[in-house]
Amino acid sequence: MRLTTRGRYAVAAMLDLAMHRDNGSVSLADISSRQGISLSYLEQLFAKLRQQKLVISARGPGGGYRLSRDTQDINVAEIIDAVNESIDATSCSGKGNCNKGDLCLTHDLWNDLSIQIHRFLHNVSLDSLVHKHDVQLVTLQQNS
Amino acid sequence: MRLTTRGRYAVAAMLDLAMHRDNGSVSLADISSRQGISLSYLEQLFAKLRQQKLVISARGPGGGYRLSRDTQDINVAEIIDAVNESIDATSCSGKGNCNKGDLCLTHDLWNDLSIQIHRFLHNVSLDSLVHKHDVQLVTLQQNS
DNA sequence: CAAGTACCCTACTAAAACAATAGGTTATTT
DNA sequence: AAATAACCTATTGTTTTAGTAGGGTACTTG
Repeated sequence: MRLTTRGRYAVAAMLDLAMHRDNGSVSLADISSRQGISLSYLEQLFAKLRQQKLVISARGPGGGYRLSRDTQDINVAEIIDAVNESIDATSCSGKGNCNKGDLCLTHDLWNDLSIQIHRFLHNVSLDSLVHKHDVQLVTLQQNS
Repeated sequence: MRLTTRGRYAVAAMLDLAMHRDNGSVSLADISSRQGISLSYLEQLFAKLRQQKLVISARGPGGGYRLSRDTQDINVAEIIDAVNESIDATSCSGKGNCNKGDLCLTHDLWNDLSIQIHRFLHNVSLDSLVHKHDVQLVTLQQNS
């Protein structure tokens, strides 16, 4: 599990998709202007999101992308995983033989931690993020 | 909150320190050979860990580093934070004015998520990782 | 059917972060 | 005095991140 700006961009883009899903398909050009991410970079990210079947594409005028599932059924962990190469981080390539057992236990510990973080993010759905957004909007309007 | 191999190295090194704390100070050379991390890279990491007062250094022969607090009182979040520049990831530099409110709400949402992850890792102490290690050691010995 | 739209794909480039190397100085112990 | 190990700075190579360029293909609509 890697956690960088790349995953943040992907989550932001998916969130944008979720918030504008009433309008049908959303074009990358729209997301690009709204979220301030370059179009081509978005294309690269969405190629992966599409491979992982998180989004469905539609070509031609009026086309774009839409979520493949309900917002409740898409979680942050799978979005981040989709856009990151999940490289094996151990120097022994998971063989468990790098330093007389001692180092490999450290590997296992990190692996455990990684699994825990993953499990945590797995429980955060797009839906819950959208709702949080709605609450903030209401608060904004109340204060203005 | 960034999550890369850099943080993993730092956690592994701190864990090494925790496991060998009976012997007094631990030299970076020892950690380097045990954990397979280059000495100079360790020096860079420990410069930051020292700045954040997570470790205490001792020079000269027999010197090295030791934890500044009990293993129960050091958590994974602060280790990772110590070695990573926590750069502001928003394009509006936190001013909250980048796209008529809409984009900034997305920022806030990611920020929330980041805080949640941070809170989660804050609850994982070095002590708990050491204990997990001990359990694995016992299991290893029982199986051999 | 022609024009425009927007996905789709590959290659390349610039910048940042990661990781390691090199070459010292300073404090401490023996 | 000599050895040890932290401390410090600069430099280098590699990988990842992010963006650019330039095309192609499928689809809709006038």
